[in-house]
Amino acid sequence: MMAKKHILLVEDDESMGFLLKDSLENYNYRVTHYSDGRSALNEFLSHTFDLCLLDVMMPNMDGFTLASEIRKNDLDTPIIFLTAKAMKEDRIKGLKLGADDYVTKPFSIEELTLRIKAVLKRGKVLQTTNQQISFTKYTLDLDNLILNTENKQIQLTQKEADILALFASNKNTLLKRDFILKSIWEDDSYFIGRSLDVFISKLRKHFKTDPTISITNIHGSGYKFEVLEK
Amino acid sequence: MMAKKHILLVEDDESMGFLLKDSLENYNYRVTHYSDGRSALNEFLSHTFDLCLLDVMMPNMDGFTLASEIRKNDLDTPIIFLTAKAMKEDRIKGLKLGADDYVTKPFSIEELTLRIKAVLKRGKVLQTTNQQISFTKYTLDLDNLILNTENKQIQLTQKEADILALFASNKNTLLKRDFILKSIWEDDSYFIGRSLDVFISKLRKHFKTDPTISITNIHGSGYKFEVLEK
DNA sequence: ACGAAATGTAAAAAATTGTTAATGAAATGT
DNA sequence: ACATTTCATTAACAATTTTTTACATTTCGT
Repeated sequence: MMAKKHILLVEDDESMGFLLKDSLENYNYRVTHYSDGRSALNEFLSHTFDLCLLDVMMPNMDGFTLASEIRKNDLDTPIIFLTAKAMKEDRIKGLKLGADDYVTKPFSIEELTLRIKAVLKRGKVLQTTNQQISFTKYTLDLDNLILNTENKQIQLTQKEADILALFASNKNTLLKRDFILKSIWEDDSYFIGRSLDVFISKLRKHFKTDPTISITNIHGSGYKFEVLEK
Repeated sequence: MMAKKHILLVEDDESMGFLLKDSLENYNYRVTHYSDGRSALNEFLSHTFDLCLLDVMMPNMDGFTLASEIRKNDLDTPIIFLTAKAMKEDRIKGLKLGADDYVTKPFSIEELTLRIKAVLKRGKVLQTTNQQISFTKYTLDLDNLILNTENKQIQLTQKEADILALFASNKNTLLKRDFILKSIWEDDSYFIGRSLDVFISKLRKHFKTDPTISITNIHGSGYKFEVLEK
């Protein structure tokens, strides 16, 4: 079962805050309630939340200020403002601060939970696996097809990344031609074999400035991805 | 038990105003009555109402002017106009200002309460979710399909907004073609794929003056929405 | 050292993508 | 109800990128 979504609720009115916390907990959210912006910000910085629910009108530190402080540290966590009226200017101010939604008082708990649900659902794409393979100073990001190294990043194509991944997880090992072809193309034929050679040539170009990485051919057998661990 | 619905009644004729207030209270509404637009507007701005009932013909500030002032601050609260005759032009003017209904004098209190009931019920339907997605200096308003930025706002179409929303919630991540097509069109075919390319081209135009935003293609894989956070 | 097989790589061919415009369907205005 | 506008889609063609082909070079058994 999935963990409850954790909501940071900041509402200065104690009874309203209590009511909201209670209602949201009935909807199976985990709610942490603060009645002033400063301590809420502290809490936010030291914990992880899935969503922030901020009252706009608060003494001391108002919701907008709090939101902008939050955004200085975190760009992703959705923020929903609770506001007394759908004032045009407030709306615009909120937008600029990166609000994800707006709920105008008075509102029903049903309405609020619907919006919370919508905002949470919109979240990031099921970031597949976030697969990364590292070797010496390089990291290959298999989701984004990027080869990261100290100073730069190189955008690879899907096939380049596939082949490099195969090599990187089999450093200093002879990989037979047939094995590579079947792994990457699931098929081996003369022409696809030639295609592999072209990719080898491309990969070599990417590493040509680095003497610690080389792809050597073992005539008649296959290739070896050689990494000089210093 | 639910709180009584609060109606702001603005009617310059004192006896008519009194009669209406009294009748509506008998129907279990809470009514605040003002006889001139200016003080009614003040009242509106400092309180929350569920509905406004505005006489069109009033000295000083007429109902239409009042309505447009109200709409500058509040986009949701329903407005019903009370008008002397079913004048077509009045009707059109009123509708453009965001009127929700019209009642033509003379009317029975039953007729009026029926319409109030209908409008209030209709208002319950939550057709706006106020959903916003922000990235750097931009905010995408998903209800109004407007891309807001510092100095200007750009009106998008539904599809443009859908695609941009997908990108914005997955910044700096390679989104595979298939994934985008299935997310937005729930179908992938050659022509729909081409349609996507056309939309990419349109989105790029919207950002062409901003060097911190770019949409890059990874040949044969998909697109990446690149945002340079400063 | 010679020739067949294997490999390296540039250039041609094919596929994908970028962009503008034409088309037609749906929404809106009158 | 009819005209107009809007907008997604399709079409057409240009530009770009990948894959295949072609040919040069190397390897290695003889």
